Amino acid sequence: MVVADTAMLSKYAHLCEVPVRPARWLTESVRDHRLKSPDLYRFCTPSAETCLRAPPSSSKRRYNYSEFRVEVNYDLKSQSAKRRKVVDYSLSSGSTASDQSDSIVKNLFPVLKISRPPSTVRHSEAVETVSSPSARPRRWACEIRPTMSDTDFPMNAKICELLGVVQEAYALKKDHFRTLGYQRAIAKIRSLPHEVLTIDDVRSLGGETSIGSRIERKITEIITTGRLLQAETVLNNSENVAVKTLCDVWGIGPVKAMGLVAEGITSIEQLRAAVRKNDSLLDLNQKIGLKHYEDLLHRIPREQVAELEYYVRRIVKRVDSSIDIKVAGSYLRGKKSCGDVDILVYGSSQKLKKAFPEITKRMKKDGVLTDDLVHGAGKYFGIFKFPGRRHGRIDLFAVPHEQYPYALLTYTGSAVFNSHQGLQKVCRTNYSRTRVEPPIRVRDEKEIFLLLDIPYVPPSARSIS
DNA sequence: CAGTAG
DNA sequence: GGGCCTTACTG
DNA sequence: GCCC
Repeated sequence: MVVADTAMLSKYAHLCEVPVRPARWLTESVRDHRLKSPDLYRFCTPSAETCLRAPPSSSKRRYNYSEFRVEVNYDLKSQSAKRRKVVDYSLSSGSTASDQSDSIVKNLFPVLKISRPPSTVRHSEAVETVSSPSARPRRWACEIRPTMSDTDFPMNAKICELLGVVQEAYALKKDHFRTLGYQRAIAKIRSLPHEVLTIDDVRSLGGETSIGSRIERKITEIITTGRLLQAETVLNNSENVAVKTLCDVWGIGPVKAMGLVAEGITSIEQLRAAVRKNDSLLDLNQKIGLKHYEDLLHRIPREQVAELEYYVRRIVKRVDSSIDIKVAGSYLRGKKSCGDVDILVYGSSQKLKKAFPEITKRMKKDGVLTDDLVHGAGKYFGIFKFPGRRHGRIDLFAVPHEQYPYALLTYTGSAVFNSHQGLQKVCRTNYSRTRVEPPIRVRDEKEIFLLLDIPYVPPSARSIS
Protein backbone atom coordinates (compact mmCIF):
# COMPACT_ATOMS: atom_id res chain seq x y z
CA MET A 1 0.00 0.00 0.00
CA VAL A 2 1.48 3.25 -1.12
CA VAL A 3 0.13 6.73 -0.98
CA ALA A 4 1.66 9.25 -3.29
CA ASP A 5 1.15 12.65 -4.75
CA THR A 6 1.05 13.35 -8.43
CA ALA A 7 4.74 14.08 -8.78
CA MET A 8 5.60 10.78 -7.13
CA LEU A 9 3.10 8.97 -9.26
CA SER A 10 4.49 10.16 -12.53
CA LYS A 11 8.04 9.55 -11.39
CA TYR A 12 7.74 6.12 -9.90
CA ALA A 13 4.55 4.56 -11.11
CA HIS A 14 6.26 2.55 -13.81
CA LEU A 15 8.52 0.95 -11.21
CA CYS A 16 5.77 0.18 -8.79
CA GLU A 17 4.21 -3.23 -8.53
CA VAL A 18 1.87 -2.42 -5.70
CA PRO A 19 -1.36 -0.46 -5.58
CA VAL A 20 -0.95 3.25 -5.11
CA ARG A 21 -3.59 5.54 -3.73
CA PRO A 22 -3.98 9.24 -4.25
CA ALA A 23 -2.49 11.41 -1.56
CA ARG A 24 -5.80 13.14 -1.11
CA TRP A 25 -7.25 9.99 0.28
CA LEU A 26 -4.68 9.98 3.05
CA THR A 27 -4.92 13.70 3.62
CA GLU A 28 -8.62 13.56 4.18
CA SER A 29 -8.53 10.35 6.12
CA VAL A 30 -5.97 11.81 8.49
CA ARG A 31 -7.87 15.06 8.76
CA ASP A 32 -11.12 13.37 9.66
CA HIS A 33 -9.40 10.62 11.53
CA ARG A 34 -11.32 7.93 9.81
CA LEU A 35 -11.00 5.94 6.67
CA LYS A 36 -12.71 7.61 3.77
CA SER A 37 -14.94 5.57 1.57
CA PRO A 38 -13.21 3.73 -1.26
CA ASP A 39 -16.01 4.76 -3.59
CA LEU A 40 -15.02 8.38 -3.36
CA TYR A 41 -11.41 7.72 -4.25
CA ARG A 42 -11.51 4.93 -6.75
CA PHE A 43 -9.21 2.51 -5.01
CA CYS A 44 -7.11 0.35 -7.23
CA THR A 45 -8.57 -2.70 -8.72
CA PRO A 46 -6.75 -5.91 -7.98
CA SER A 47 -6.04 -6.76 -11.56
CA ALA A 48 -5.89 -5.30 -14.99
CA GLU A 49 -8.57 -7.64 -16.16
CA THR A 50 -11.22 -6.68 -13.65
CA CYS A 51 -10.39 -3.10 -14.37
CA LEU A 52 -11.18 -3.62 -17.99
CA ARG A 53 -14.21 -5.72 -17.41
CA ALA A 54 -15.93 -3.90 -14.59
CA PRO A 55 -18.39 -1.25 -15.69
CA PRO A 56 -18.10 1.98 -13.74
CA SER A 57 -21.31 2.36 -11.81
CA SER A 58 -22.75 -1.11 -11.75
CA SER A 59 -19.71 -2.72 -10.24
CA LYS A 60 -20.35 -3.38 -6.62
CA ARG A 61 -16.80 -4.30 -6.04
CA ARG A 62 -15.98 -6.16 -2.92
CA TYR A 63 -13.12 -4.67 -1.05
CA ASN A 64 -11.09 -6.76 1.29
CA TYR A 65 -10.26 -5.11 4.51
CA SER A 66 -7.54 -5.80 7.00
CA GLU A 67 -6.08 -3.66 9.71
CA PHE A 68 -3.06 -1.47 9.21
CA ARG A 69 -1.17 1.21 10.98
CA VAL A 70 0.16 4.12 9.03
CA GLU A 71 2.85 6.34 10.43
CA VAL A 72 2.97 9.70 8.84
CA ASN A 73 6.31 11.30 9.48
CA TYR A 74 5.68 14.48 7.66
CA ASP A 75 3.24 17.24 7.45
CA LEU A 76 0.91 16.46 4.63
CA LYS A 77 0.34 20.05 3.81
CA SER A 78 3.82 21.53 3.79
CA GLN A 79 5.37 18.19 2.91
CA SER A 80 8.05 18.81 5.48
CA ALA A 81 9.21 16.00 7.70
CA LYS A 82 8.05 17.55 10.91
CA ARG A 83 4.85 16.15 12.17
CA ARG A 84 4.52 12.61 13.29
CA LYS A 85 1.22 10.91 13.38
CA VAL A 86 0.20 7.34 13.92
CA VAL A 87 -3.15 6.25 12.65
CA ASP A 88 -4.72 2.83 12.53
CA TYR A 89 -6.67 2.08 9.43
CA SER A 90 -8.77 -0.56 7.93
CA LEU A 91 -7.47 -0.89 4.44
CA SER A 92 -8.46 -2.85 1.44
CA SER A 93 -5.91 -5.55 1.04
CA GLY A 94 -4.83 -6.15 -2.53
CA SER A 95 -1.20 -7.00 -2.04
CA THR A 96 -1.09 -4.51 0.76
CA ALA A 97 0.35 -6.65 3.44
CA SER A 98 3.15 -8.05 1.44
CA ASP A 99 6.77 -7.55 2.38
CA GLN A 100 7.30 -6.49 -1.17
CA SER A 101 5.01 -3.60 -0.57
CA ASP A 102 6.85 -2.59 2.57
CA SER A 103 10.21 -2.61 0.90
CA ILE A 104 9.00 -0.53 -1.98
CA VAL A 105 7.49 1.90 0.44
CA LYS A 106 10.77 2.22 2.25
CA ASN A 107 12.79 2.64 -0.89
CA LEU A 108 10.61 4.96 -2.85
CA PHE A 109 8.49 6.68 -0.29
CA PRO A 110 10.57 7.00 2.85
CA VAL A 111 8.22 9.51 4.35
CA LEU A 112 5.58 6.91 4.92
CA LYS A 113 5.96 3.86 7.06
CA ILE A 114 3.43 1.14 7.24
CA SER A 115 3.34 -1.43 9.98
CA ARG A 116 1.04 -4.00 11.46
CA PRO A 117 -1.32 -2.65 14.08
CA PRO A 118 -1.14 -3.61 17.73
CA SER A 119 -2.51 -7.06 18.36
CA THR A 120 -5.44 -5.62 20.22
CA VAL A 121 -6.91 -4.70 16.89
CA ARG A 122 -9.15 -7.46 15.73
CA HIS A 123 -8.47 -8.53 12.19
CA SER A 124 -11.62 -8.88 10.28
CA GLU A 125 -11.20 -12.22 8.64
CA ALA A 126 -9.79 -11.48 5.25
CA VAL A 127 -12.01 -12.47 2.41
CA GLU A 128 -10.40 -14.24 -0.47
CA THR A 129 -8.97 -11.73 -2.90
CA VAL A 130 -11.05 -10.95 -5.93
CA SER A 131 -8.25 -11.58 -8.34
CA SER A 132 -6.58 -14.84 -9.02
CA PRO A 133 -3.24 -15.24 -7.22
CA SER A 134 -1.35 -15.05 -10.46
CA ALA A 135 -2.93 -11.76 -11.42
CA ARG A 136 -0.51 -8.92 -11.01
CA PRO A 137 -1.81 -5.97 -9.09
CA ARG A 138 -2.19 -2.82 -11.11
CA ARG A 139 -0.09 0.15 -10.33
CA TRP A 140 -2.00 3.12 -9.25
CA ALA A 141 -5.29 4.75 -8.72
CA CYS A 142 -6.59 8.17 -9.39
CA GLU A 143 -9.46 10.04 -7.95
CA ILE A 144 -11.62 10.30 -10.95
CA ARG A 145 -14.78 8.65 -12.03
CA PRO A 146 -16.00 7.87 -15.49
CA THR A 147 -18.27 10.53 -16.86
CA MET A 148 -21.96 9.89 -17.08
CA SER A 149 -23.66 10.82 -20.29
CA ASP A 150 -26.15 13.67 -20.18
CA THR A 151 -29.05 11.41 -20.92
CA ASP A 152 -28.40 9.35 -17.82
CA PHE A 153 -29.29 12.16 -15.44
CA PRO A 154 -31.39 14.95 -16.98
CA MET A 155 -31.29 17.10 -13.87
CA ASN A 156 -27.50 16.94 -13.70
CA ALA A 157 -27.38 17.96 -17.35
CA LYS A 158 -29.71 20.89 -16.66
CA ILE A 159 -27.60 22.05 -13.75
CA CYS A 160 -24.43 21.84 -15.81
CA GLU A 161 -26.03 23.71 -18.69
CA LEU A 162 -27.27 26.61 -16.59
CA LEU A 163 -24.14 26.89 -14.48
CA GLY A 164 -22.23 26.76 -17.76
CA VAL A 165 -24.07 29.86 -18.99
CA VAL A 166 -22.99 31.76 -15.90
CA GLN A 167 -19.47 30.40 -16.19
CA GLU A 168 -19.24 31.55 -19.78
CA ALA A 169 -20.33 35.02 -18.76
CA TYR A 170 -17.55 35.20 -16.18
CA ALA A 171 -15.07 33.95 -18.76
CA LEU A 172 -16.11 36.83 -20.99
CA LYS A 173 -15.43 39.19 -18.13
CA LYS A 174 -11.99 37.65 -17.75
CA ASP A 175 -12.84 36.73 -14.17
CA HIS A 176 -10.54 33.79 -14.45
CA PHE A 177 -10.73 32.29 -11.02
CA ARG A 178 -14.44 32.60 -10.71
CA THR A 179 -14.64 30.83 -14.06
CA LEU A 180 -12.39 28.15 -12.67
CA GLY A 181 -14.64 27.74 -9.67
CA TYR A 182 -17.65 27.15 -11.90
CA GLN A 183 -15.72 24.78 -14.13
CA ARG A 184 -14.78 22.64 -11.17
CA ALA A 185 -18.28 22.61 -9.80
CA ILE A 186 -19.67 21.61 -13.19
CA ALA A 187 -17.07 18.89 -13.59
CA LYS A 188 -18.07 17.60 -10.19
CA ILE A 189 -21.75 17.44 -11.01
CA ARG A 190 -20.98 15.81 -14.31
CA SER A 191 -18.96 13.06 -12.69
CA LEU A 192 -21.52 12.13 -10.08
CA PRO A 193 -22.70 8.52 -10.21
CA HIS A 194 -26.23 9.56 -9.26
CA GLU A 195 -28.78 12.19 -10.17
CA VAL A 196 -29.07 15.35 -8.11
CA LEU A 197 -32.73 15.61 -7.17
CA THR A 198 -32.38 17.25 -3.79
CA ILE A 199 -29.63 19.49 -2.50
CA ASP A 200 -28.67 16.74 -0.08
CA ASP A 201 -27.45 14.75 -3.06
CA VAL A 202 -24.52 17.13 -3.29
CA ARG A 203 -24.25 17.99 0.40
CA SER A 204 -23.68 14.40 1.38
CA LEU A 205 -20.66 14.00 -0.83
CA GLY A 206 -18.01 14.89 1.71
CA GLY A 207 -14.46 15.90 0.94
CA GLU A 208 -13.65 18.68 -1.47
CA THR A 209 -16.75 19.00 -3.57
CA SER A 210 -15.88 22.29 -5.23
CA ILE A 211 -19.47 23.18 -4.47
CA GLY A 212 -19.79 25.88 -1.85
CA SER A 213 -22.70 27.79 -0.44
CA ARG A 214 -23.14 30.08 -3.44
CA ILE A 215 -23.31 27.38 -6.05
CA GLU A 216 -25.33 25.22 -3.71
CA ARG A 217 -27.92 27.99 -3.65
CA LYS A 218 -27.99 28.13 -7.44
CA ILE A 219 -28.38 24.37 -7.66
CA THR A 220 -31.30 24.56 -5.26
CA GLU A 221 -32.89 27.20 -7.47
CA ILE A 222 -32.51 24.97 -10.52
CA ILE A 223 -33.93 21.93 -8.76
CA THR A 224 -36.95 23.73 -7.37
CA THR A 225 -37.83 26.10 -10.23
CA GLY A 226 -36.16 24.45 -13.20
CA ARG A 227 -34.57 27.78 -14.05
CA LEU A 228 -31.69 30.01 -13.04
CA LEU A 229 -32.45 33.69 -13.05
CA GLN A 230 -28.81 34.71 -13.42
CA ALA A 231 -28.42 32.54 -16.51
CA GLU A 232 -31.48 34.09 -18.12
CA THR A 233 -30.18 37.57 -17.43
CA VAL A 234 -26.97 36.66 -19.22
CA LEU A 235 -28.78 35.18 -22.20
CA ASN A 236 -31.03 38.23 -22.55
CA ASN A 237 -28.16 40.68 -22.49
CA SER A 238 -27.77 41.94 -26.06
CA GLU A 239 -24.20 43.04 -25.50
CA ASN A 240 -23.36 39.55 -24.38
CA VAL A 241 -24.97 38.10 -27.47
CA ALA A 242 -22.99 40.45 -29.72
CA VAL A 243 -19.74 39.53 -28.01
CA LYS A 244 -20.48 35.87 -28.46
CA THR A 245 -21.25 36.39 -32.14
CA LEU A 246 -17.96 38.14 -32.79
CA CYS A 247 -16.11 35.44 -30.87
CA ASP A 248 -17.17 33.02 -33.60
CA VAL A 249 -14.47 34.57 -35.76
CA TRP A 250 -11.26 32.59 -35.33
CA GLY A 251 -8.74 34.72 -33.52
CA ILE A 252 -11.25 37.02 -31.91
CA GLY A 253 -11.65 36.42 -28.18
CA PRO A 254 -13.66 38.10 -25.44
CA VAL A 255 -11.41 41.12 -25.07
CA LYS A 256 -11.27 41.96 -28.75
CA ALA A 257 -14.98 41.31 -29.14
CA MET A 258 -15.87 43.62 -26.28
CA GLY A 259 -13.67 46.30 -27.76
CA LEU A 260 -15.49 45.99 -31.07
CA VAL A 261 -18.88 46.06 -29.42
CA ALA A 262 -17.81 49.20 -27.59
CA GLU A 263 -17.22 50.73 -31.02
CA GLY A 264 -20.73 49.83 -32.03
CA ILE A 265 -19.84 46.73 -34.02
CA THR A 266 -22.29 43.98 -33.16
CA SER A 267 -22.48 41.80 -36.25
CA ILE A 268 -20.19 40.12 -38.77
CA GLU A 269 -21.50 42.42 -41.50
CA GLN A 270 -20.70 45.53 -39.48
CA LEU A 271 -17.28 44.09 -38.74
CA ARG A 272 -16.56 43.58 -42.44
CA ALA A 273 -17.61 47.14 -43.20
CA ALA A 274 -15.44 48.46 -40.40
CA VAL A 275 -12.40 46.54 -41.63
CA ARG A 276 -12.86 47.98 -45.11
CA LYS A 277 -12.58 51.42 -43.57
CA ASN A 278 -9.81 50.63 -41.11
CA ASP A 279 -7.42 47.90 -42.19
CA SER A 280 -5.65 47.72 -38.84
CA LEU A 281 -8.80 46.99 -36.89
CA LEU A 282 -7.99 43.28 -36.90
CA ASP A 283 -4.67 41.47 -36.81
CA LEU A 284 -3.51 39.04 -39.48
CA ASN A 285 -5.09 35.90 -38.03
CA GLN A 286 -8.34 37.63 -37.26
CA LYS A 287 -8.58 38.79 -40.85
CA ILE A 288 -8.09 35.22 -42.03
CA GLY A 289 -10.78 34.12 -39.62
CA LEU A 290 -13.14 36.79 -40.93
CA LYS A 291 -12.32 36.03 -44.55
CA HIS A 292 -13.36 32.41 -44.12
CA TYR A 293 -16.07 33.09 -41.55
CA GLU A 294 -18.92 31.45 -43.48
CA ASP A 295 -16.89 28.47 -44.65
CA LEU A 296 -15.63 27.78 -41.15
CA LEU A 297 -19.15 27.81 -39.77
CA HIS A 298 -19.86 24.70 -41.80
CA ARG A 299 -18.86 21.33 -40.47
CA ILE A 300 -16.71 19.17 -42.69
CA PRO A 301 -18.36 15.98 -43.95
CA ARG A 302 -16.65 12.85 -42.76
CA GLU A 303 -15.88 11.70 -46.30
CA GLN A 304 -13.94 14.88 -46.97
CA VAL A 305 -11.89 14.39 -43.83
CA ALA A 306 -11.06 10.92 -45.12
CA GLU A 307 -9.92 12.46 -48.39
CA LEU A 308 -7.71 14.88 -46.53
CA GLU A 309 -6.30 12.03 -44.48
CA TYR A 310 -5.42 10.14 -47.63
CA TYR A 311 -3.76 13.17 -49.12
CA VAL A 312 -1.76 14.11 -46.02
CA ARG A 313 -0.54 10.55 -45.54
CA ARG A 314 0.71 10.47 -49.11
CA ILE A 315 2.63 13.70 -48.57
CA VAL A 316 4.04 12.48 -45.26
CA LYS A 317 5.18 9.15 -46.66
CA ARG A 318 6.90 10.91 -49.49
CA VAL A 319 8.81 13.12 -47.05
CA ASP A 320 9.73 10.32 -44.63
CA SER A 321 8.29 6.84 -44.89
CA SER A 322 8.96 6.10 -41.20
CA ILE A 323 6.47 8.76 -40.18
CA ASP A 324 2.72 8.17 -40.12
CA ILE A 325 -0.37 10.18 -39.31
CA LYS A 326 -3.52 9.66 -37.30
CA VAL A 327 -6.62 11.76 -37.64
CA ALA A 328 -7.95 12.33 -34.12
CA GLY A 329 -10.72 14.62 -32.93
CA SER A 330 -14.36 14.06 -33.72
CA TYR A 331 -13.37 12.09 -36.82
CA LEU A 332 -11.83 9.39 -34.68
CA ARG A 333 -14.91 9.47 -32.50
CA GLY A 334 -16.86 8.47 -35.57
CA LYS A 335 -18.88 11.63 -36.08
CA LYS A 336 -20.56 12.18 -39.44
CA SER A 337 -19.05 15.65 -39.68
CA CYS A 338 -16.21 17.51 -38.02
CA GLY A 339 -15.72 21.13 -36.96
CA ASP A 340 -12.06 20.89 -37.82
CA VAL A 341 -9.46 18.25 -38.59
CA ASP A 342 -6.86 17.26 -35.99
CA ILE A 343 -3.96 15.30 -37.37
CA LEU A 344 -1.19 13.73 -35.31
CA VAL A 345 2.05 13.33 -37.22
CA TYR A 346 4.10 10.81 -35.28
CA GLY A 347 7.52 9.25 -35.51
CA SER A 348 10.93 9.61 -33.94
CA SER A 349 11.44 13.11 -32.63
CA GLN A 350 14.66 13.34 -34.57
CA LYS A 351 13.03 12.69 -37.91
CA LEU A 352 10.01 14.84 -37.11
CA LYS A 353 12.24 17.81 -36.59
CA LYS A 354 13.20 17.82 -40.23
CA ALA A 355 10.07 16.34 -41.74
CA PHE A 356 7.36 18.40 -40.05
CA PRO A 357 8.21 21.75 -41.64
CA GLU A 358 8.71 20.02 -44.96
CA ILE A 359 5.26 18.47 -44.80
CA THR A 360 3.45 21.76 -44.34
CA LYS A 361 5.68 23.32 -46.97
CA ARG A 362 4.62 20.78 -49.57
CA MET A 363 0.96 21.09 -48.66
CA LYS A 364 1.23 24.81 -49.19
CA LYS A 365 2.89 24.30 -52.52
CA ASP A 366 0.00 22.08 -53.55
CA GLY A 367 -2.36 24.87 -52.62
CA VAL A 368 -4.11 22.66 -50.09
CA LEU A 369 -3.03 24.85 -47.19
CA THR A 370 -4.31 28.30 -48.08
CA ASP A 371 -3.61 30.29 -44.91
CA ASP A 372 -1.29 29.87 -41.91
CA LEU A 373 -2.57 30.76 -38.50
CA VAL A 374 0.02 29.30 -36.14
CA HIS A 375 3.27 27.89 -37.38
CA GLY A 376 5.28 26.51 -34.46
CA ALA A 377 7.96 23.90 -34.05
CA GLY A 378 5.64 21.05 -33.20
CA LYS A 379 2.29 22.33 -34.28
CA TYR A 380 0.63 23.91 -37.24
CA PHE A 381 -2.81 25.56 -37.31
CA GLY A 382 -4.10 26.65 -40.66
CA ILE A 383 -6.79 26.65 -43.34
CA PHE A 384 -7.09 23.95 -45.98
CA LYS A 385 -9.12 23.69 -49.15
CA PHE A 386 -9.68 21.10 -51.84
CA PRO A 387 -10.92 22.19 -55.28
CA GLY A 388 -14.66 22.64 -55.33
CA ARG A 389 -14.92 22.41 -51.56
CA ARG A 390 -15.21 24.85 -48.71
CA HIS A 391 -12.28 26.01 -46.64
CA GLY A 392 -11.74 24.17 -43.37
CA ARG A 393 -9.64 24.38 -40.26
CA ILE A 394 -6.77 21.95 -39.93
CA ASP A 395 -4.38 21.31 -37.04
CA LEU A 396 -1.21 19.29 -37.40
CA PHE A 397 0.77 18.15 -34.38
CA ALA A 398 4.23 16.62 -34.45
CA VAL A 399 4.26 13.90 -31.79
CA PRO A 400 7.27 11.79 -30.77
CA HIS A 401 6.16 8.18 -30.70
CA GLU A 402 6.77 7.75 -26.93
CA GLN A 403 4.14 10.40 -26.32
CA TYR A 404 1.75 9.21 -29.00
CA PRO A 405 -0.90 7.54 -26.82
CA TYR A 406 -1.12 10.57 -24.55
CA ALA A 407 -1.39 12.94 -27.49
CA LEU A 408 -3.99 10.72 -29.09
CA LEU A 409 -6.08 10.74 -25.95
CA THR A 410 -5.69 14.49 -25.65
CA TYR A 411 -6.73 15.28 -29.21
CA THR A 412 -9.44 12.68 -29.50
CA GLY A 413 -11.48 14.53 -26.91
CA SER A 414 -14.14 15.49 -26.52
CA ALA A 415 -13.09 18.48 -24.44
CA VAL A 416 -15.66 17.56 -21.84
CA PHE A 417 -14.51 13.98 -21.76
CA ASN A 418 -10.97 15.19 -21.21
CA SER A 419 -12.02 17.60 -18.52
CA HIS A 420 -11.42 15.09 -15.78
CA GLN A 421 -8.59 15.87 -13.46
CA GLY A 422 -6.79 12.57 -13.72
CA LEU A 423 -6.99 12.38 -17.48
CA GLN A 424 -5.76 15.92 -17.88
CA LYS A 425 -3.01 15.48 -15.39
CA VAL A 426 -1.58 12.30 -16.80
CA CYS A 427 -1.71 13.55 -20.36
CA ARG A 428 -0.20 16.87 -19.46
CA THR A 429 2.73 15.33 -17.60
CA ASN A 430 3.43 12.87 -20.38
CA TYR A 431 2.74 14.82 -23.53
CA SER A 432 4.58 18.09 -23.94
CA ARG A 433 7.19 19.21 -26.39
CA THR A 434 9.26 20.70 -23.62
CA ARG A 435 9.19 17.75 -21.30
CA VAL A 436 12.57 16.54 -20.09
CA GLU A 437 11.74 13.37 -18.20
CA PRO A 438 10.84 10.42 -20.36
CA PRO A 439 7.13 9.74 -20.26
CA ILE A 440 5.59 6.81 -18.43
CA ARG A 441 5.75 4.20 -21.13
CA VAL A 442 2.44 3.03 -22.47
CA ARG A 443 1.79 1.11 -25.63
CA ASP A 444 -1.66 2.46 -26.31
CA GLU A 445 -4.56 4.44 -24.92
CA LYS A 446 -5.90 1.45 -23.04
CA GLU A 447 -2.84 1.40 -20.86
CA ILE A 448 -3.48 5.01 -19.89
CA PHE A 449 -6.93 4.04 -18.71
CA LEU A 450 -5.36 1.19 -16.76
CA LEU A 451 -2.93 3.63 -15.27
CA LEU A 452 -5.82 5.73 -14.08
CA ASP A 453 -7.83 2.75 -12.96
CA ILE A 454 -10.84 3.70 -14.99
CA PRO A 455 -12.64 1.47 -17.44
CA TYR A 456 -11.59 1.90 -21.02
CA VAL A 457 -13.88 4.11 -23.05
CA PRO A 458 -13.67 3.70 -26.82
CA PRO A 459 -13.41 6.92 -28.86
CA SER A 460 -16.97 6.58 -30.13
CA ALA A 461 -18.24 6.86 -26.56
CA ARG A 462 -16.25 9.97 -25.76
CA SER A 463 -18.52 12.42 -27.57
CA ILE A 464 -20.14 13.84 -24.51
CA SER A 465 -21.15 17.45 -24.33
C1' DC B 1 3.47 41.84 -22.24
C1' DA B 2 -1.75 40.59 -23.35
C1' DG B 3 -4.72 37.89 -26.00
C1' DT B 4 -5.96 33.65 -28.09
C1' DA B 5 -6.81 28.70 -28.96
C1' DG B 6 -6.55 23.66 -28.43
C1' DG C 1 -7.11 37.29 3.19
C1' DG C 2 -4.85 34.87 -0.37
C1' DG C 3 -4.09 31.05 -3.60
C1' DC C 4 -6.12 28.65 -7.32
C1' DC C 5 -3.50 28.62 -13.00
C1' DT C 6 -1.98 24.17 -19.39
C1' DT C 7 0.98 25.52 -22.83
C1' DA C 8 2.70 27.89 -26.80
C1' DC C 9 1.95 30.83 -30.26
C1' DT C 10 1.19 35.97 -32.42
C1' DG C 11 1.57 40.92 -32.41
C1' DG D 1 -16.47 30.74 -7.74
C1' DC D 2 -13.97 27.20 -3.90
C1' DC D 3 -10.87 26.13 -0.28
C1' DC D 4 -7.61 26.77 3.48
